[in-house]
Amino acid sequence: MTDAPDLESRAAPGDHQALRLWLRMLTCCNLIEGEIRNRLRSEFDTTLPRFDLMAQLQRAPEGMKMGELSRHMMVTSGNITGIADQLEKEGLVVRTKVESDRRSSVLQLTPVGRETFARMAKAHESWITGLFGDMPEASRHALFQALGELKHQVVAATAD
Amino acid sequence: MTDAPDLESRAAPGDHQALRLWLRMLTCCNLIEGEIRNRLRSEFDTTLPRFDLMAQLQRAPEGMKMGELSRHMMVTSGNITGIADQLEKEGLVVRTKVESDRRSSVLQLTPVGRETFARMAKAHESWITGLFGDMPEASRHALFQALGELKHQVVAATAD
DNA sequence: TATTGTTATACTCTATAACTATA
DNA sequence: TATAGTTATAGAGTATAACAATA
Repeated sequence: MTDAPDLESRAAPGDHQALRLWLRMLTCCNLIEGEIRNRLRSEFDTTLPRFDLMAQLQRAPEGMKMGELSRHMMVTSGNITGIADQLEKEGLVVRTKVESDRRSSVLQLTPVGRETFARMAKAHESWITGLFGDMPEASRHALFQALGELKHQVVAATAD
Repeated sequence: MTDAPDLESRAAPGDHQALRLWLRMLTCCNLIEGEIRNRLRSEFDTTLPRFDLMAQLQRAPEGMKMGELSRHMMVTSGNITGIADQLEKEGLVVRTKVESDRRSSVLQLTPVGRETFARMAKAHESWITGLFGDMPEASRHALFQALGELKHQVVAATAD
């Protein structure tokens, strides 16, 4: 496994455990993310950011403002505008002006958008289950817990 | 934590554990990777793929062929050519023709490249240690083990 | 003045495909 | 024919910065 032909092979014998851990994590994430991107493309002709945006909206039946989406998806608002434009052109989302603040608009899934997202989300979940599902429950639980601690730390360490 | 303003907020109440696990893992990875990219840029004016390529070469004092680098870094050979061109222009790596197969060339770090990489790798390791280091040793170990299982599975599941 | 969202633009990263020179 | 590497190109994904409308 140490000589596996992938990014983890970047680790050198003397490297510390934290570094090996990070390389393994990065390799795992890149493999899974690439697979998800490929399948979203080939089966639904869409991209991960578009899927993510629709997933955010699905949780918010009352809709979300562009700025909220920008913060949640951690990308700049110009990019949200671009993704929203595409999805709106395809009839999957709709913009509505906010009365109380006429600079803002709220984005919502259309009925077609909801139906489309439901199909994608079902497939997406089955892909993830297929990739993670054979891990023993105890391992998945341990992973979830450890990642929770890690996320906490990283957020704290990068909050400058 | 469930309402943290990040990608993990994509998870809906009814989502299965595997999906929540994946979203948490993706969020962690993206946070860390973004931080590493920013610091490589601001402190060393370089990028993650360039750093990765140099890291591969540092492990191989005898050098590596372009095709080997392509396989290990899991990108197409055209991209390796591009990164190698940049690094060669800066005097960090050098191409050498292989006598036994004149189609091939071998890439090696130059002395300057080795020295430069050593500085970057030291900083990089301290960043990673800073981000992961406060986790209890037991959690890091659990994470490393669980990711090993996961990687195994994902490689098997995506090897079509 | 500050904020929301848009527009314009540029850069990184990656893939595909046509090409060359060997094998 | 097949392979190693190069070149050209296109597209995703992202950031920065200038801008208009509104607060």
